[in-house]
Amino acid sequence: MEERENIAAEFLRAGLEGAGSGSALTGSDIAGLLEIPRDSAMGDLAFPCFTLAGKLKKSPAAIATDLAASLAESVRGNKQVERGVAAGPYLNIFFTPAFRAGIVSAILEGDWLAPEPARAGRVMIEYSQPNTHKVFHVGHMRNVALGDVLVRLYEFAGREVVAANYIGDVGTHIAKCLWVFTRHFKGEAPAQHRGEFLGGLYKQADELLDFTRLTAYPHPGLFSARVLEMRPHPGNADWKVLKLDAGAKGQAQVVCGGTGFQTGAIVAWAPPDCSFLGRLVQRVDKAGISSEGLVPSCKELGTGEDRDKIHIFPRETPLGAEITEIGRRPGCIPTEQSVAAVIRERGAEVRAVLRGLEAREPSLERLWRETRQWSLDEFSEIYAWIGCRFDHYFYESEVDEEGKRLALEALEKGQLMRSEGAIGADLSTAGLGFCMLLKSDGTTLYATKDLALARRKFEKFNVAESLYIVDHSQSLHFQQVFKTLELLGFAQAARCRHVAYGLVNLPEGKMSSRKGNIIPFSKLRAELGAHIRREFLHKYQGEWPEAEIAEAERRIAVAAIRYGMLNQEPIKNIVFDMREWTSPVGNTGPYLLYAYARTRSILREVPELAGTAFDGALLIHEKERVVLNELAGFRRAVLRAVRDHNPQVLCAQLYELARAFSRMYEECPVKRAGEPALQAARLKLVAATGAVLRRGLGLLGIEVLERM
RNA sequence: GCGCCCGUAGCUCAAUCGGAUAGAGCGCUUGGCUUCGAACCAAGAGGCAGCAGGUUCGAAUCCUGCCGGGCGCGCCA
Repeated sequence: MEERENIAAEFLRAGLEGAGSGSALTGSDIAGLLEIPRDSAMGDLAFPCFTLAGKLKKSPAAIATDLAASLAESVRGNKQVERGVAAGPYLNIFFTPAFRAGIVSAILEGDWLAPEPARAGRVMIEYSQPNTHKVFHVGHMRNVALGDVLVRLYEFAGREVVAANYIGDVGTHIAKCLWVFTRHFKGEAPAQHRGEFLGGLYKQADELLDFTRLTAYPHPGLFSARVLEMRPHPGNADWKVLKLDAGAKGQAQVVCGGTGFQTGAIVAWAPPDCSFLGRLVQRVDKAGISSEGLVPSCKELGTGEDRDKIHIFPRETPLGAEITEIGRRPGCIPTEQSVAAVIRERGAEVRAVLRGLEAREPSLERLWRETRQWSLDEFSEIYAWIGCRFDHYFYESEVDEEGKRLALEALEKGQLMRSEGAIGADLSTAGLGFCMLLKSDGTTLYATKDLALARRKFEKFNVAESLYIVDHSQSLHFQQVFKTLELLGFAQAARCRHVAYGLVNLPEGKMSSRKGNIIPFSKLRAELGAHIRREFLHKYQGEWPEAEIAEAERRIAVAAIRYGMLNQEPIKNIVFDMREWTSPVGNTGPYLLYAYARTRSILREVPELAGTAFDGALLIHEKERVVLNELAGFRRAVLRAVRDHNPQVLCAQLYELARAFSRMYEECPVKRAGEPALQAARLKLVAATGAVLRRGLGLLGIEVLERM
């Protein structure tokens, strides 16, 4: 039924010829220009005459008028096109009712809802990527909704899809979690929701390790010092050479590139051999002048966003005092303990766990495996609930070594460079800076593993196209990874795409573990379920089997979540408002389920009339015409949603169809249609509407209900 | 400071890869159930499209500059 456009185009081409402008445009040119009129009453398709105006040296309106006159002839006896009407610069086409209604048979009896013919090129869609030992919450649901729908859409487009997950099962977050579990947690792990339990531990670890709760300046080993002298640096106009007085800690000469301070100011001083921001501060020669440590900026100290401005302490600050104590927050830890000591101790404990994990220390390895499985079990439960699919699971733990080797090999080939002790790709010519792949201690980073993972996708899975469904904050990361892949000689890099999406916020603002307003999956499911039972299913208690009620509850909940997550452009932030998303009124998942249920209800109510053939020519009511056109627009919408990686397009199409159906429902009764032939025709139209709603919702990952 | 993204009705969002009078939902006002499901439908009010330029027959859409917000920017993932 794409033939609608083709038939209209051919008809128009003939009309142009009749008007003496035959060679102006080809049939396919015209088909490409055809639009759907703003107002359905204006026609079934619209041909804008603007582009012809230049070629024919006539005004668009004049062309439309001439075209209409020419078409008046060819319309006679035409089985498909009823008339062409000039409306300003547009020539609007009306199909014959029989042809327009042909879509119904195509849907019900043909393969109009079937996927596109198979196309070569396997595509991998990587999505979800949860971290074990962390809470899986509503925010993560957007990713799942988007990833899963893209899997379904790509398959509709005729592609072979490998749906992939990539589990974050290594890294410091796990060390933190297990640190709390082994050192601070007293009691038994629960029997239920053990993944979320681990997430809670992780959150607790984050709090224990959030040293800004203990002090305003959570950097042990730094001292307050007064700037005694400030001279320009002979080798670099942007630098200054400072002479610092750190009281009992002595004096030092430091080269500094920062701004916003003067002689006499009290600043922080990181002396040589102390550890600052995870790195050893060294005594360096900056262009021939020795610098004994450094003076951190506001950004480095965490007191501001400015990367150049130097943080200044109040006048009365004693010199040579450890800054952790200067900023000490009373009441957090016993006064006899020094903040710096606590920071060092906790940090050392976590690092010990991390080293133990990396060294595969048997007891830790066992604990890691066991707890990891708790999370994985919970993920499986979530995926089963929402109904998404994965064909393959990757784990960070399995690409770590591979990533390291890949980086070292690339270094040998001269594709990477060393910088400040680290190894990475120089992407500055592409405006992407430096992509670090191996830290100075030789360990890998996220990007390193992504390179190894990409290679696996290319070589083991032979994918021609690779999609990464990851939130928008990772845009730079993926630009760097793809560019580095290119640098390493992977031509497939050109077919890698980052599908970015925005955050999920709550009506009361952002989600953050600090505010404690994160909605974990178990809570989401429970609240959603209770709400839906109360609002939708309460009245069927006792009437329907409990199993049906439970399944309806799940489907409505999934419809609300999936539709809410998808009914907006992916790149934009969205607000998760449970009341709004579950509303039976308005542009929501439940409304669409309801519309479908009503189509089923009619089909149950009105028996099929045996022996009455479908006569589409009877469907001439304006409301019926609109429904037919919405049905006809379905495929185009699906294919556009795939092309743009934007399921919202499909949501909008389905919503318009549901609305058109509701409007038709008011004025075009099936049961009391009068004529049996009309009743039969309407019945088929209702059936076709239901079929498209079911198919479209299915592509969104939403399962319909026969009654609700 | 640099880069990416987003600014459309009171709120949440659309607008067919530059086209007709910028449209929906929510909320608000009003009307419609002895009728296939009123969980619906109909009508109304509500707009300086962030601001200022530019390109074009035509701009919410493309370009430039500002303003506002979000997110990033080598040893986290």
